[in-house]
Amino acid sequence: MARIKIEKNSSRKEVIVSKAAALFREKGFKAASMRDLAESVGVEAASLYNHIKSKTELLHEICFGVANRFMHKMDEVEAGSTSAIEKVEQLIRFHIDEMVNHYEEVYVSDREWKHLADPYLSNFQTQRRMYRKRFAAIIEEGIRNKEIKKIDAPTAVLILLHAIGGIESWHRSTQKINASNLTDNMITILVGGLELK
Amino acid sequence: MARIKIEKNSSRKEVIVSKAAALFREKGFKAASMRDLAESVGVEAASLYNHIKSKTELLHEICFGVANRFMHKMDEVEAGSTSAIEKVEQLIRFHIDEMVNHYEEVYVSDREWKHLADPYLSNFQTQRRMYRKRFAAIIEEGIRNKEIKKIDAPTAVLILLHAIGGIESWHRSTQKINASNLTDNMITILVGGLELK
DNA sequence: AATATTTGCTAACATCCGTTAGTATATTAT
DNA sequence: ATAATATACTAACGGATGTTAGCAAATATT
Repeated sequence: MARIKIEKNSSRKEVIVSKAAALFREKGFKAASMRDLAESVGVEAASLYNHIKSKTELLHEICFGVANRFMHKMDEVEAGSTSAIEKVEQLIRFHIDEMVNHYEEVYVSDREWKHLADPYLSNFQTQRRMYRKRFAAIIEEGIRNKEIKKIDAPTAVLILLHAIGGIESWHRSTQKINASNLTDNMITILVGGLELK
Repeated sequence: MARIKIEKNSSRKEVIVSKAAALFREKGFKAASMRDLAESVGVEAASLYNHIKSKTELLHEICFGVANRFMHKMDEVEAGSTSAIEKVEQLIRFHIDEMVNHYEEVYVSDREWKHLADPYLSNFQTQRRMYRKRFAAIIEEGIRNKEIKKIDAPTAVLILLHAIGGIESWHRSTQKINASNLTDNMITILVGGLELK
């Protein structure tokens, strides 16, 4: 009887969630089976249910874990007394950092949230919509202050967020430049594209 | 017994593929069942198999249809005698146009190709890799000609392609700006971010 | 009109899925 | 050491899935 090994400061449930994130990223939520997950954890499928309620709960944990981190960062950035363009840069850097260091969770939260069930689904969608609105508001502030080009702010947000999602490909690429170079390149292109000089 | 209605110049198979694209976009390939598809086509599930070989074949059709269009455009752009930055702009415009006018297929090809089965899977991945290499080569040419900022070309390609993928959100948004405005905004940000002035 | 072909239907299959029940074993608390 | 709890196992369930077989109706061809 092989128990799930746990590291310091982490429950068995957290181990399962983490393995689930990797699996959902690789195969997609629907295509990843509980039996797959069990194998990756090193246990029989039924045993997982001593630690979790359902497969969907795993997706909740992943998606809201990520969403909460972004929301807190947004609170922090908004509260700061920096220019709009600096705020944008802070957010982009955070996104890249999250994508680099919590790759699996962020990726899954981005692409698999559709499979959440209500009320989590609507909750998640609302949070996502709010985040984008707040991001767009910062860009609009930048436009008013003549720091940023006159563009459609919601469109700019879409571009930024999805561009960052592209790190997914970088992450799995064989010849990757290092993370700090990657960040600099992205900032150059994205902030450079927004900035009014 | 209600037959599948066909428009001029389209087979019944094409109708099915088109409905499949819409369904795969909405639910994801794995979550969309053949019974779902049958209902959307207006027929029983088994009847679909008079026109197609398998569910996966539908995904082949969608993914390679899209991939071929992009490859042909790349041939055309490469052959033209324009500056590198103009080539980049042509490609971006084509991507946006494809995303706006063939939304479902492009979206599915982008996000669901994982579920292709070999040998189609490796074939598709190779095509995708080649396309990006050719795109990156154009950017590198632009850097040599001092049209484009000194950035990592593969990273720039990732950003561009994923940024365009963001049109997905625009497409379903309720308050969308019109397609031509969208394109202009994207060109401003993306080409503006690359250009060395 | 007769025949051949295409397209649809119902029924059923084998397989996989998430999950539960019941039980055995390992760990922790007393 | 004993009791209590946490964790794992085997077995099985009901339901969904992709697909096939066999047959009926619609359409196309002669």
